[in-house]
Amino acid sequence: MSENEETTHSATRNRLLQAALQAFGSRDYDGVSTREIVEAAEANISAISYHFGGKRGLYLATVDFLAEKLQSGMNDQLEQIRQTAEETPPDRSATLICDFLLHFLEHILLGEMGKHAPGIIFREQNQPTEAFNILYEKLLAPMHHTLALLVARYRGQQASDPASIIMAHALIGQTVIFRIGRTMLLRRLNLSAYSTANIETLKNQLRRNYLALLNSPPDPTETDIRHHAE
Amino acid sequence: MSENEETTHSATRNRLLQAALQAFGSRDYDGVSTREIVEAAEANISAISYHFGGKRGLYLATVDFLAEKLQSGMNDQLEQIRQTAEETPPDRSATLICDFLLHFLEHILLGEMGKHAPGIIFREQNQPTEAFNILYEKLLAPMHHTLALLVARYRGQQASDPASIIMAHALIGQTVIFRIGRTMLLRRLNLSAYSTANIETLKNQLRRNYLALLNSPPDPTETDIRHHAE
DNA sequence: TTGATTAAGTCAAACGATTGATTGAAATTA
DNA sequence: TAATTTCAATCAATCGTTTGACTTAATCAA
Repeated sequence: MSENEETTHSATRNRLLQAALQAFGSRDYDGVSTREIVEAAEANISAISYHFGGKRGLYLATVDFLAEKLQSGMNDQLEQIRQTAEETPPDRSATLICDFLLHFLEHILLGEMGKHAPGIIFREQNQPTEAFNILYEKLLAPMHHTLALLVARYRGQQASDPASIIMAHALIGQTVIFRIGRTMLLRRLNLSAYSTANIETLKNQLRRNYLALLNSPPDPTETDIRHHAE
Repeated sequence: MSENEETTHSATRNRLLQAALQAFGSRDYDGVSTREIVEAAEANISAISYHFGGKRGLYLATVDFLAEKLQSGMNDQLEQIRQTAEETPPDRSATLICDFLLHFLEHILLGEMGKHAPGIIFREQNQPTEAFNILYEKLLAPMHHTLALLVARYRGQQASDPASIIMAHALIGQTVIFRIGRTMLLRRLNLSAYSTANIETLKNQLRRNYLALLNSPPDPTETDIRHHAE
């Protein structure tokens, strides 16, 4: 009762989700075979149909599993940030934004999240399926909203102002590109992998980039993607 | 003689490449069937083995086809930029960078390139295969190098300085995130697609972002990812 | 010009292998 | 006993590839 649905189910079900997360995280839906998953999960093939109704059901459950896993670790942080932002002067929002994004960067570069999530998230962005809704509601939207809130607070705009939303998007992009474009950047730098020293350098550089963006003057012509800002 | 190899081959071969580009651009390697490709290309199944040795060969040829196609349109532009940069004072490099990136943005948002290339490029970044080398050599590296050159020139650094490379990467990331994360941003803005007005707004915002990043002070501690800058 | 020869390209048909899914019995648990 | 879960075996469908005959076009000797 203290646990949610997933954990009260059979152990086989959890092993399938773990194995599926690993598989779908590194390869595409069609590139993953059900037999490969059940082998990694030490389960029988029919377990997929039994527990999830089929391969498609397993994929959706896996995305939900991933979203739930990441959400639990991030929502507390986001909530805390929103509270802190309300209690401190607006100009401190920049620090909150930087700290959150740099923490996020570490997660996608080094953490467990960085292994599986990016592949799935990008694939769903590029060719959205039902699974994108799950990712958006549980992961992308909360993060995006909180960031836009802080941006608006710091820059004296409305959180619903598209300018704030675009800026939040730009800040996120500035961050995730070092995970998404990792292969390209590493090759440019003649590195085979990020070292901890590399990541420190990146964080320093990114912090300056964040502040440069946040402190840049808003559009004087008040261009608005949907309506005019109030 | 005036044409290169590709065009002198059979028409079937070209139709296969076109169909394969469309297919591999929107779906994953394993998600695309050879029969689907030959159907779109109005060719026989055995044509793939005949012309490319197999599905894998067709994929590699398709990536090369894509790279070649985009390279031709970009290399001239890059070369022109490098020349212009040498003839004008360093502080004008910022304008060159902005113009190039904004032109690039339009291409990936509206142009033919935006349809197929992003999916293939990201996939090869996330799970590199032999095809990544083709993309890197013909597309990513030239663009990255030129941008780093201009950045270094504008900021008074060496083009080989990792700080310049990282800044170039950040600028590219700032741009492509509006294509990669399109689905998320559009949902946040309650839009179904970018309009030309939207894109103008984006370009205005991005130009300010570029300049903010380019004008931001370099790292005072001279942190260097590989060695110390001279 | 003619007819034979050769090579290039295309075609329908079939190959074995693998795919996701299903079956009904067996095992496990309540 | 009854419900849940796991299992080996098998299903039809699709996968990438191969085969050998067929068509087309170019080449060359007569």
